[in-house]
Amino acid sequence: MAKSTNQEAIVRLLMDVSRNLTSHYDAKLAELHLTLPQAMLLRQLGDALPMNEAADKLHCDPSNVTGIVDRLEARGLIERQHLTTDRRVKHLALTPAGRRLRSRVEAVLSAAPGVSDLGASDQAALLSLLGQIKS
Amino acid sequence: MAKSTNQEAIVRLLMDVSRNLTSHYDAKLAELHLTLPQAMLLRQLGDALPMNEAADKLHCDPSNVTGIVDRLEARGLIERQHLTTDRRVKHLALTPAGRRLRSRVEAVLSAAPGVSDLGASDQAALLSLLGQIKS
DNA sequence: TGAAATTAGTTGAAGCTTCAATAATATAGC
DNA sequence: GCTATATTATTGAAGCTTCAACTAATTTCA
Repeated sequence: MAKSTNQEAIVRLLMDVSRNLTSHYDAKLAELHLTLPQAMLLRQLGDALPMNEAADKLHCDPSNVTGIVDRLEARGLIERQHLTTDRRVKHLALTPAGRRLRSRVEAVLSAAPGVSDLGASDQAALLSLLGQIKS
Repeated sequence: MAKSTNQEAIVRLLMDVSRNLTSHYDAKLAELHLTLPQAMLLRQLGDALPMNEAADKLHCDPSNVTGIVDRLEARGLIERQHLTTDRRVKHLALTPAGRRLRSRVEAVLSAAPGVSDLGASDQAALLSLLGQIKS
């Protein structure tokens, strides 16, 4: 019975930690006038990407990407490129302004408050445990 | 340099695990025609609760609770109770149907797929590591 | 070649989320 | 008592999310 209680406590902590992380990112990204999904998309755009692949990387529905792209494009950070080889697909590419902003996004997203307080061996242990759960 | 990479991997895994958990709950709760936020609210209603306290427990804005409550109330699962002692506050209380559904919700939310595959000592280690991160 | 199935992106509906503004009520302090 | 401040819940705007339905374009294969 202690086992089930432990499991619920772990789930609660996982959600807590995840929520703390995203609210940290939200706050930092708000300074760049970006939402987390917008930042996640920018991060993926090292080079141009079809919209449906972007949806895969973002783990979301393709219809969702449409709106995020609309807003980033309206701000001149990315652009839809129409392909001649397949007129259904549109590639997403950074504009110069988008490229500049992306490097600041990477700096924000590479921080890991909380996690960084753990020692190296604790981090390795956590990495292993989470890896087991995911698989 | 391996350290920073490790941290990013941990963050990615934390998000992955958290996303897997919520999508598991989403699927199970869909069978009860409930969303996760609705289920989380029902779970809190062991006994009646002011709406603003419900918002605290759900870690969300009070204005958010209004909509969730509207939908649960429309389905006859909970009701708003108007207090005479303070006419600003409304208590949320389960109806009989809500009470019946809540017990099924608890069964769903007490499961922890992935986490339950870990051995007892691994679970204890994970609990401790996550606890350190959160604090 | 041409009809059927598949794929890419979009739109609309419903719900969640936050923030800012508001109405109604309650409390504090003068 | 009365005014200024707090608090409770709600509304509206903007954005994210999913699903279902749709259009346009491509691929399959008979």
